[in-house]
Amino acid sequence: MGGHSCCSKQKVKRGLWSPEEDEKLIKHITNHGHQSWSSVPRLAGLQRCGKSCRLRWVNYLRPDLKRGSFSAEEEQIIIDVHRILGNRWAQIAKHLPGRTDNEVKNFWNSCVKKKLISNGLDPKTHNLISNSHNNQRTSNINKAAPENKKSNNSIFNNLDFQPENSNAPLEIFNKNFAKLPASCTTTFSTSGSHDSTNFPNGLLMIEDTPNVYSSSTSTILNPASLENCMWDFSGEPFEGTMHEFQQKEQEITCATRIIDRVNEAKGCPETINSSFDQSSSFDFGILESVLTSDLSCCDDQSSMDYYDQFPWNF
DNA sequence: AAGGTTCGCAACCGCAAAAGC
DNA sequence: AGCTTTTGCGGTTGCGAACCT
Repeated sequence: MGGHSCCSKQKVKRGLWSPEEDEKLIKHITNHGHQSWSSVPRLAGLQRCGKSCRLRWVNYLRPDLKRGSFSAEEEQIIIDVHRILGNRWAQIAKHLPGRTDNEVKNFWNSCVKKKLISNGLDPKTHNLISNSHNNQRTSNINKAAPENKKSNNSIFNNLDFQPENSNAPLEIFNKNFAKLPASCTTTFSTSGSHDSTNFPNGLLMIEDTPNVYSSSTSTILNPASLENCMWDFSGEPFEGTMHEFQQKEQEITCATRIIDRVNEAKGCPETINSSFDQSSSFDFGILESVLTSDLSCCDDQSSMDYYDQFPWNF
C-alpha cells in the first residue's frame, strides 16, 4: 500500500531526490522537453514516477524559479490575492513570477497565517476575529430576500454596508461605498502616477494601468452573460458562475462608486477629496489591494448600464 | 550534551478536470 | 458517448534542522 496509483506496476524510488537524479531530469528535459510526464522517467533513466518527476521539475528544478525568502512586497501580494481568491495557491502563485504554488502554500502555512492570527485576523476571511459575528450578519443579509435584489440591483444603490475595521462615521461609507461580491473585483492602479495630495492616503485612482501591482497582476472579470455568467479572470476562465460565487459567501468587499469616481477623477479630483476627508481613519489600503479590475469597460454611460445589469446579490 | 519540541520545506496523496482514444 | 490516461491542484505528511529545556 501507499504506492503511487499512477505507477503501481513499476518499482519507483520515493523521498528526496539525489543530485544525480536531478541532473538526469534536468538533462532530459532541457534536451527533449516533456511531451508526456509519464514517459519522462523511462526516457530519462529514472526510477521515479512521472508525477514525481513533474513535481520535482515544477517546484524545484525549473530554471526560472526564484529561490530564497519572500520579500515584503511578495508577502503583501500573497495576502491581498488570498483575500480575494482564498486557498487557490496556483492562482496566487501566478501573481508572483518565479514562485510556485507549493512555495506560496508553504509560506502561507508557516508564516503568513500566523502573522495574521497574531494580528487578530482570521486567515480565512481576513476579517478581524472579534468581528466574525458581523460577517455572519452580512452573510445572512445576502441570503435573505433575493427577490428584493432585482429591484435594487445596482452595485451603487446598496447602502447596507458597514466597513470592517473602521472608525470612520458610517454615513461616509454609505455615501461612498457599495458592497461587491468578492469575485467582483475591479482593477485600480494606485495613486502613484497622480498628485497623491489630492487623495486620501491609500485611495485608489482609477487609471490607465489596469494593475493593482506594478508587476504582473492583471485581473478582471467580465461577466459574459447574466445567467450562469462565467467570469474571466486574468485572461483565463474563472471556475465558477455568479451563482456559485454567491453561494460561497466569501468575504464581502467594498468598492468605491466606480463610475462616479472615474468621472470625478477625470474632471474634478476635489470632489473625491471632499467626500473622503472625514474618513482618514479608514484603511484605504485594504481597498487598494482588494479591488482589482479592468475599468476600460467603465468609462462611459454604457458601461454603467453594463454593471447595472448584473444580478448583484446583496 | 542530550532529549524533546517546533519549524520549514520537499514530497506525497487523493481527487477532479482535461485530454486522448 | 464512455472509458482510460494524464495533468494539475490543494491538503497533508514526513523528515531534517533549528531551537528549547
